Amino acid sequence: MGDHKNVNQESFKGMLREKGLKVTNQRIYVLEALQASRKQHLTAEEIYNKVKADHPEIGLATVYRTIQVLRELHLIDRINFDDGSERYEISDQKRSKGHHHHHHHLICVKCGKVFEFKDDMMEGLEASIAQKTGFQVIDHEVKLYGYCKECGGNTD
Amino acid sequence: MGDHKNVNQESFKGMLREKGLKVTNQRIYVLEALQASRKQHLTAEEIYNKVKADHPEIGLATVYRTIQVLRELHLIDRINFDDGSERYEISDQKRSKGHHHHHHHLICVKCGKVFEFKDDMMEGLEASIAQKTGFQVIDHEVKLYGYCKECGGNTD
DNA sequence: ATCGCTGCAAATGCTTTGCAAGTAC
DNA sequence: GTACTTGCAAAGCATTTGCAGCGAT
Repeated sequence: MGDHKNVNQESFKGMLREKGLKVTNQRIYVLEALQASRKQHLTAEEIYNKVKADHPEIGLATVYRTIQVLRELHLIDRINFDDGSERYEISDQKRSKGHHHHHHHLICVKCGKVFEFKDDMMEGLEASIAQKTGFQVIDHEVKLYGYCKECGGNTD
Repeated sequence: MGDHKNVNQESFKGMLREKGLKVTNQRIYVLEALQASRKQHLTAEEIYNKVKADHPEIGLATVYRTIQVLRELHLIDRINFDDGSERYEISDQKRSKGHHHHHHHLICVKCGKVFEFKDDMMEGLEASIAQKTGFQVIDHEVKLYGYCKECGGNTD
């Protein structure tokens, strides 16, 4: 299977070494599990189970610690859908340094499904905020709640 | 002190009764504590401590249970600033039924202060999403991260 | 050989729940 | 009088941490 858009494993190793961290199988496995499930918003436990399928010796604590590392390297994003666990997904690759370009999440309040929506509109909002308040926005998180096409506005 | 914009206590009592819930002092106290701290994003524990100052007999569990009631009545919103606890604030009164009109939160990544920003721009985004994806948005949550005016773009 | 990393189990911290006594209606 | 509520303590659950052994460099 192609890893067309995924962060090159070699560059991941380089990032680890640059930070003085060691390249371990566990760290590779966790990144791979996340890359294999792009756009799936996995919990730590779900990542743990995916890795464990092939490498039963891994521990949940290691998954949590690896998640921290991947977040520091900006390789994954954390999202919270208020279902009791934090969830993680491979980060969108950004354009200009330091300015992330996330997608939005559309959360259906009826069926619970999560959809993604890519949009540039936030840039206008961020510019307007900078002008009005002097607050310099570098990142954002947008969650939209409503009814997906299938659940279409039914309120029952 | 004026409770100009606060939900009338009488209407709160009415809302409780309509749901078959009882009007208790504890519920009144919790709502009052939140109203007295508008725009302050209190944790359950902070609410508990505020109420306890005047009414030492209240229990933390009751605060948590009352928060659930207030959320069901849409009198408060929950926000999570990733500092380990959920936070709550008096809800913006909405315009059209069922369509909330929240403010956004600007979170300074340096000093941690949280600012509010009111904006109508989301409506355009929501319309655009409905058109493109068929997803009908009824609510949204926007968090913007960056540097506040005081911390002004310093990266150290 | 060093120092970081791992797995396990224990600990933590927020939130929820069971229960008997108390309170609103 | 009958539920619903409360306060307390205990439980629950996701996440973090201490530690001894293991592994990468």
